[in-house]
Amino acid sequence: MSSRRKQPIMADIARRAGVSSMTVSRAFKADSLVSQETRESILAAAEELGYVFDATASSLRSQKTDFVAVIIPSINNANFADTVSGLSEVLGHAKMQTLLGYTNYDMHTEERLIEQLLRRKPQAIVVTGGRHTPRARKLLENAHIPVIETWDVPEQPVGYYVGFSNAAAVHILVDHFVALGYRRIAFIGGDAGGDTRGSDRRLGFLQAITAHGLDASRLIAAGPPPISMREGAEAMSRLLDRYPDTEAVICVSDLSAFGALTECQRQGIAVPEKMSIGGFGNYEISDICVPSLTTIDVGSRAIGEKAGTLILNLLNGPTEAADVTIEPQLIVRESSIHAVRVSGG
Amino acid sequence: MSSRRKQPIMADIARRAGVSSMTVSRAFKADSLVSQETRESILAAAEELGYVFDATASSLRSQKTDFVAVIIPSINNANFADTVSGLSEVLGHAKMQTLLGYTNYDMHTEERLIEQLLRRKPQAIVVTGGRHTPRARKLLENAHIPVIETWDVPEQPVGYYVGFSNAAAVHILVDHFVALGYRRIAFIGGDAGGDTRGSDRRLGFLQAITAHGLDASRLIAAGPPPISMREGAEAMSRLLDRYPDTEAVICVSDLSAFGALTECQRQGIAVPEKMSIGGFGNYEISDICVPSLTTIDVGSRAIGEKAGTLILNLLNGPTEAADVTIEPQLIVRESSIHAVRVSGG
DNA sequence: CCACCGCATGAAAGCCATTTCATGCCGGAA
DNA sequence: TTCCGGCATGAAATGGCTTTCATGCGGTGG
Repeated sequence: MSSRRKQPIMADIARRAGVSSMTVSRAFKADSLVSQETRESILAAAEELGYVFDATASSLRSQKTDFVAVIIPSINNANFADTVSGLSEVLGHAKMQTLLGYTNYDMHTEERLIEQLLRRKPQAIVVTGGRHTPRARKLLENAHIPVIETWDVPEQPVGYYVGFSNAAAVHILVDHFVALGYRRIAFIGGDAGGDTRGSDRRLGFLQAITAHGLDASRLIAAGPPPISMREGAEAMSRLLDRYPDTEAVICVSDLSAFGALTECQRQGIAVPEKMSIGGFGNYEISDICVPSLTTIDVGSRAIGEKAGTLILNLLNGPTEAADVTIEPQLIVRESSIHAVRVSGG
Repeated sequence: MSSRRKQPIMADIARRAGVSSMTVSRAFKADSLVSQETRESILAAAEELGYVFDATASSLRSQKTDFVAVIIPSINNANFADTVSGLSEVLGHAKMQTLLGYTNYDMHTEERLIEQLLRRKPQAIVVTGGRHTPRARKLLENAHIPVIETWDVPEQPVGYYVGFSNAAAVHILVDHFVALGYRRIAFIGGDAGGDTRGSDRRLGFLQAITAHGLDASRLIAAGPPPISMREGAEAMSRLLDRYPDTEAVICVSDLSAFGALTECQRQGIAVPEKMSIGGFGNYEISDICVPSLTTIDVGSRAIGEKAGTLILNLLNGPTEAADVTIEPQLIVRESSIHAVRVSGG
């Protein structure tokens, strides 16, 4: 009694229902032309035999896999998880299945993943970020399927993009702090090579600080991504050691911002009275924690939804589909509103 | 200039390299017998033509998709994301690809997902929880592939399981609070039908409280899952209204526990001096927040890793693979250690 | 009454890689 | 020298479904 005995195939159902396998095939497609009673008897036969449609065979013959490959840095990040969630939901309506891969914030892993996922012949591919290895780029171009870059506005897009400028987003936050009267502003994170979003944010910080004529040297590295809450706390500790007169700090993400906040709490530094904090990503925690965190919302879920919609449009014939540029929103909360006071800088 | 021009196939490479497509096929399998120079010229030809292996065709012919279907309640939950991450990593070593689906904590969605994913002919399937609709159960049984249930110890497993008893885990937490001298202990969450893990935890709470001869009426519903931080805060607010003399509260997860903590902070209720809090899941936040949260660690990532290892064993011939029962670990942190005092109950 | 059309259905070919079986060649044993 | 085993390679068949083309039949219009 071998465990892998014959599973029924369409031909088995056809025999049982007294039709050809072609009619069985049609009976499973909602729209196609099969008489009502024939369809019913076919579906009944399929049910009795415990038939399971073979999407692999279907994909091979029709050259349509209904797969969309999606590559994100990490599944353990609520922002990217939101994007995937939005994307999956939209694609699910069109019966498309998401094929997920994680780069761990490493471009070479991304390259390997792209190659691996393309073998599944997805009908579109979504990647995170606008920079890739040359080989990865070539693979994407040669695939001849829609390519969507997200979470960035690529200098030279491979295909389409749904994203925003990380640098500009941080610029907004810097402007906010400056408007509140702060002068000694620091930045935590974004130093590592692998995470282009992180380094773009850091760059945005530097540009903005410089534009305001302020001291741009208060940078605290937090190591390679992912930057956890703990690393945010450690970075804050170093910041307080090195630049004790800092008035405000912008963190590469809400997670590190929350870590920084907890470090202040442990050291008895009042937030925002003695230290203002800004985060990035509008994670749930930033709205709930005490004090709540000022942050930048980039619509993580909307990015996924819009990418999904774009893909469906692109696959439905020659639509005039277009890139989507998202406007990051400043969300002012308790960690910064208390601010205005005279700066000694 | 149609965009979908012929992508090269093995036959094209074969022609170019002056061999048969059979030899090309062999050249791509690391182990198989092809002369060194033939293989090199084939790989060179493939590179020149930009060939991408077609896993669909391969899967159909060999009846091996190298897919593993994985169904979790939500991707937006760090615990499940950890499980998936661990699973993907282990399976990745064997070149297997994870096919992910989300139930949104709904059994009928789970059933639909199982049906949908089985069409892709995965070689194993991992589901979350040990309860399913009858039809879902039948689908799993008829698939004749390894089935792994996780995050639970099913009463009647479909196949194998890698999990723990949610009720017993909460029992540990109750024992901890009782040992600290608390008598008026409440529970937040776990009321909704869809989330069997949540209701099992609530059940475990009731059993433990009753076993200790304490008041088992302090239950605060938090609505259908997912239970967010905000809902935890709202539930805590209700708890304080309804049972103001409560000494300790156990929350269905760390996220709601953190929300509850913030509500205490906003109301000026000292934690743990006036209110002890226990969570579930050992999310990163519980270790970082101030005060840090006592919780239960169930090894979310290890669950995935062990499920992955189990699958690889099962697929590698008739191994004596076995279920894995995880022992939940109590992690005592600041939100409860401060406790001992005389209870007025 | 015939031509023609649309509908329901079927037969055969095809999607691309792999399984299976066969062949040619070379070296070592007899 | 003959035979055999092992290696490198090839030809044909195959996996399950869908594309493509064809057929039968009843109904409508002239």
